Amino acid sequence: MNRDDLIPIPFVFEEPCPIRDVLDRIGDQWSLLILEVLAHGTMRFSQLERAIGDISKQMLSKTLRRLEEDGFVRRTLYPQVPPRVEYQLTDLGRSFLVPMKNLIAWANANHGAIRDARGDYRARGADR
Amino acid sequence: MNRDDLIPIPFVFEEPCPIRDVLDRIGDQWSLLILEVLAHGTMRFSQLERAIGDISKQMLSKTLRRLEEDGFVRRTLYPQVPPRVEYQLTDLGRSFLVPMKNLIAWANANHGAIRDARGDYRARGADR
DNA sequence: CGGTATCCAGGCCGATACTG
DNA sequence: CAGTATCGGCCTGGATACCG
Repeated sequence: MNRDDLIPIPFVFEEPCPIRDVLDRIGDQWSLLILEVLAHGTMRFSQLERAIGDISKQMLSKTLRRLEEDGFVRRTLYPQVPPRVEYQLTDLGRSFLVPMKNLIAWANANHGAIRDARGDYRARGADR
Repeated sequence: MNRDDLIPIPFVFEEPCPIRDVLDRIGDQWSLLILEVLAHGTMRFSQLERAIGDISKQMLSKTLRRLEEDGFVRRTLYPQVPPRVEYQLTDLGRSFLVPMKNLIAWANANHGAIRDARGDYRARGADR
């Protein structure tokens, strides 16, 4: 066995790995978008639906429940007829958006470079 | 929470949205893990395979090609028999890991809170 | 050694219909 | 209003076999 094989095992191998656990949630189609919208304040189900525009009720419901389950969002039911349900970020949800903002800033700053890289990749592929 | 903590929505609706574009890559099963491992230095295909342990050749190959396509990783082929291929982070890949480390730190710090929230959620669910 | 081709299972997600 | 139930397409990712 070569020395090169003795790679120090990074924390991403922890069981369960925290960052992978987190990415499994916000890496999906809608979670980040919903957290972003909720950063503006408390909103009702139908408000979220309209604010996002192209999300189905099912995915909005499922995603909100997962975010609630993980403690990012608090759901408040007012037992009226018709029912009124409000969603708001928890402290955990708000604190998550702090490091996330850095990543978003990076993405905005480097999106052009990524798109250029894709163009280069395809151009090189055309040579083959 | 004061007004300045509020994050403006607009950029998540950009077409195409940079952060969603980025998350589509590193939000998958293996990308972040591979970037982490490559942060330790240049590695060959089979080294990556052994370092990660439970990744299939297919997924390692696919993921590396996507990372290469997006400019996070550089692939170097040495035309020998048997072939030798080395992978290393590009400047873009390394710069990505900077904001990513903040998010990882958050995940590590708050993983307990998330797991607690899941426990609470299930406990409340048992009442229903 | 460093991949690709093929098959397959499971989950994500949209569309639609229905409900308290 | 705020969901749930059901169906179905698509994509991800695992296992395996094959190849230069």
